[in-house]
Amino acid sequence: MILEKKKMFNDFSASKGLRSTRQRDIILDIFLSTHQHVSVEELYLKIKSSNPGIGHATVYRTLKLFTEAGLAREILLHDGQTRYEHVVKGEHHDHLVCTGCNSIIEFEDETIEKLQEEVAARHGFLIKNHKMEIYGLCANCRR
Amino acid sequence: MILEKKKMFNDFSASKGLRSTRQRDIILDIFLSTHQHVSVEELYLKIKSSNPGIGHATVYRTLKLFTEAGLAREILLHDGQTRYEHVVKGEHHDHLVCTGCNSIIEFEDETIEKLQEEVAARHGFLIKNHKMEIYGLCANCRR
DNA sequence: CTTACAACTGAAATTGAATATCAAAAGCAT
DNA sequence: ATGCTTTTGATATTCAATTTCAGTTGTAAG
Repeated sequence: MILEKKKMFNDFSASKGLRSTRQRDIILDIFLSTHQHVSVEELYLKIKSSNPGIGHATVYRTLKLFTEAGLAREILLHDGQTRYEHVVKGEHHDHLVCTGCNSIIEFEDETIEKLQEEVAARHGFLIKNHKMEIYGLCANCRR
Repeated sequence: MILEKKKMFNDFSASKGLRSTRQRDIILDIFLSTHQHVSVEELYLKIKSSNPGIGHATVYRTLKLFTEAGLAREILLHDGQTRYEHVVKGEHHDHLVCTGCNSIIEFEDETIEKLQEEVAARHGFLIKNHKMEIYGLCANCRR
């Protein structure tokens, strides 16, 4: 699966005439090794610890490339930190965000996805992607 | 409906021991007179034109209060501008966001809402609110 | 009505994420 | 190796949003 993603990025790079660089390889490796929903800062620090040379801007730029390449997705929560999650082909999940402890639970619901398609069709709308976040309290924080 | 919202805010203010000020009244009036999805900047300018004295910070602060009071809701799109939409009690709508022309189409779907409740229940999660945005191309931009 | 005090405001400063700039470095086709 | 172009990273910049703080205003009590 990791190899598959690397291939995805190589293909994307080739199709866009982008070059293969040490930095992008490292950032991709580390991104793929992180949990879901890494904030840019978090990823940057992780990268920095093993590769002090890599700059802030490069991490931002590269994450945008990953997004374009279809292997990451930007998610905006309400804390002013942009996060990136891993895109798994043919799979989409949404989020339960706990406002108590900031934990994120993922879920998938095919019926919801289908209904979204229907709504879009009704408006002549062509879906590129979507996101859904449900805010509230997780089981732990309810007590 | 406008009166109802003003009452909501008065009740909220009273319960929180907040004071009633000229600025808050004005900002509420103008907020209620705007279309859905006003960006803070847009609202600020509108306010400024009839009430030059009112400051940036006050608009931000007051919109946060409206959100707490339950009559506005923050929405984050991907353009770095926080927007506020009007909350209508007992009604929830979601958004089709056109990446071509930035227009926003609202929709409601009760079945989706129900499914969300089910998902949440399955995880022992207590829903406070949620948002769903579907990105893509509107009927116009598809041509 | 006055007083007293806490809440509120607004100008300005500050923060912090994200982007732009640009000279130096590194890929890559020839 | 050469020459051209992309990429990088330090730095500066941008811009939304928040904080600060002295002055103002609402309001409850006297």
